[in-house]
Amino acid sequence: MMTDFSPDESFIDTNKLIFGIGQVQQITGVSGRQLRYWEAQKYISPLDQKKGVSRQYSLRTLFLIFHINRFIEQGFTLQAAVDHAQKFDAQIPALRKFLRGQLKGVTISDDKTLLDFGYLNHHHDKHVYGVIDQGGETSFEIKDVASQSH
DNA sequence: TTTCTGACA
DNA sequence: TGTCAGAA
Repeated sequence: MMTDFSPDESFIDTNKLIFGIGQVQQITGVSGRQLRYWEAQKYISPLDQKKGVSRQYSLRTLFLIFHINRFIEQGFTLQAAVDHAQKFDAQIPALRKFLRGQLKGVTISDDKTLLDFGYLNHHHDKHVYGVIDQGGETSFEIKDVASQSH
């Protein structure tokens, strides 16, 4: 067993990952024409740039664009696709916040991976783990904390 | 070469 | 939405 991940480590500042419109087209498959149109319709907004200069998009906007396109391909209208994509986008901060606050570490062993979610409650007598087995199946596991003292 | 804006046989 | 023009 070896803990190869520490939630305290610093990661790449994703806000510094910016993409030109050409890159966004390659990655998302959305045409420049569409990107400019969506922007005109206020559905997306590039990083505040000066007029006439090449547009730059944040990673977050890149994801938003990707998802809007994904929903459109599933048959949704642009407006509906945007609504769904924004709803999805709005969930990301909560997911990150929860994991950042609750995930204590990841332990990888031969047979399975354990996500340490810390104590179940303030009693600190039970520990919660997220489990990923060999087949990729996920589940939770609550283990009693061994209280060998006293 | 890439991107920008405007326009539409 | 695609595509072409003319400019930066």
